[in-house]
Amino acid sequence: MPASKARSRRREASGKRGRPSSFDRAAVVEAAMHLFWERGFHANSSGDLVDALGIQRSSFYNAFQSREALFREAFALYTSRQYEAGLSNLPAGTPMVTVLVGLFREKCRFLATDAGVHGCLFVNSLAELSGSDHALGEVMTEALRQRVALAARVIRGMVSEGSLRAPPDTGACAQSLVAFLSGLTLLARVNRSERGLWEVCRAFLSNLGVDTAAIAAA
Amino acid sequence: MPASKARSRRREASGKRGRPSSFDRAAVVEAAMHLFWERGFHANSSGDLVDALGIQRSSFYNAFQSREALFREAFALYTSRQYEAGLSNLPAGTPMVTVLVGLFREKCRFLATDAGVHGCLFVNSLAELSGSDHALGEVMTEALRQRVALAARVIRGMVSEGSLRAPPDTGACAQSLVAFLSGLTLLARVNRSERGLWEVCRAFLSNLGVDTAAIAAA
DNA sequence: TCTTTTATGGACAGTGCGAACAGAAATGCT
DNA sequence: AGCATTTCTGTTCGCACTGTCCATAAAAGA
Repeated sequence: MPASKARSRRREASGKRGRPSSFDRAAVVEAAMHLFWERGFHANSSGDLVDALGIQRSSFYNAFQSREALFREAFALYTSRQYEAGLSNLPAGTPMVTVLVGLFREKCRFLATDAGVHGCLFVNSLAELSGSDHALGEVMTEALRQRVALAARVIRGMVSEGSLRAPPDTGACAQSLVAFLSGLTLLARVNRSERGLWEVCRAFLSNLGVDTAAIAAA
Repeated sequence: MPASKARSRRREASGKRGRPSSFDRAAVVEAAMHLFWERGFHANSSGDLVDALGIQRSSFYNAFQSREALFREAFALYTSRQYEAGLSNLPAGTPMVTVLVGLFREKCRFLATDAGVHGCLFVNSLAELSGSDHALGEVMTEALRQRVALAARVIRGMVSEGSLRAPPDTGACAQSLVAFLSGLTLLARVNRSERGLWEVCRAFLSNLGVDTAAIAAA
């Protein structure tokens, strides 16, 4: 086969120039995300990462400039996988109560899975990093601000659709919602069942004034 | 003065046998508590501690067996200083509503002080350590269980004194209270004023069904 | 084939960690 | 007073981790 001879010694043409990576970058970020999730940022040394990810030390520093940069990527991946990330493009006309109750439901499911012993990467990292690492701490507090803003949007949506009586202070209400959800991920360390967590959420939601029928429908 | 001559070359008799410490142990634990509080457990290496505490490396390992043991002491000190610690011996007849609202008030004050940028040592450590350190993680989850138990006692007390209508599920209600308070310490990173935090608490408390007058009285 | 580009493997100096040990400083016994 | 005992201190050591550098390998392009 003279036509294929020229390429027979080469791998698939990737379009990229130099020596190809021996690992899948996305898979490494995914694995790193789980490591940070389970044990936190400071508890994962560069050596731990290099060992667990199965790549060489130099490749690590070549592919990601630093442990901090890898953490940023891993956190971005985590954020993109969160239920909240899907809220921007949900089917038009979805009632906000359904969205909110679905969010709580999903959190309970999420926290009760095996991985859930470790809670939520966002909450863990916010607690760990806002004191010890200025740059990453800022990333986490910014993410927290976005959550508060999102909660406020959801609450306003519920009020405008008539599924929630207007609270005296929407901002405070949104913040109490975020505080509760953040605390729930910590509570999951001693309340390990989806059902048990859901009872806690139900207590909060019914206090909030969410329609009992909407809660039961979840 | 021949009577005192025998002791004239000696320091104050301390009753303790060997060479006296060159530092104040309690002060060191206090300082360590603040370090752990501000930057977390893993971010404070033994070197950091030794430098900041102004003692020698060997003295550190002599006085406290390990960084972990020092953390346990520091955490115990922190716990003893918490508002919750005083609840066991408060004046008989104090209404539980007052206790609860006072707790929320105090938390807001506490979180809005300068030191409060770092939130709560307990919540931070729970998030950081339950994944990375098995022994200390157990300490933190146990502390969390105690908080839930305490919250349940307060709620039962309020119900029995008539200041709260009985919730459908006392345990779930207590857990939602703990979750909210835990989350509040994280929220304090973006809501930096005592007044702002109090608004959030007020939203939660009035949803809970606590008497508006009792809230306003705080 | 030769050059260019990118990833890899290994080595290196610098730093931190916790333990081990000898010496110092106190008490109590005789 | 002198000596034994106890406890803290200063130093040193081996080991692990950190981030960087460099020679080499493996690809694409000319």
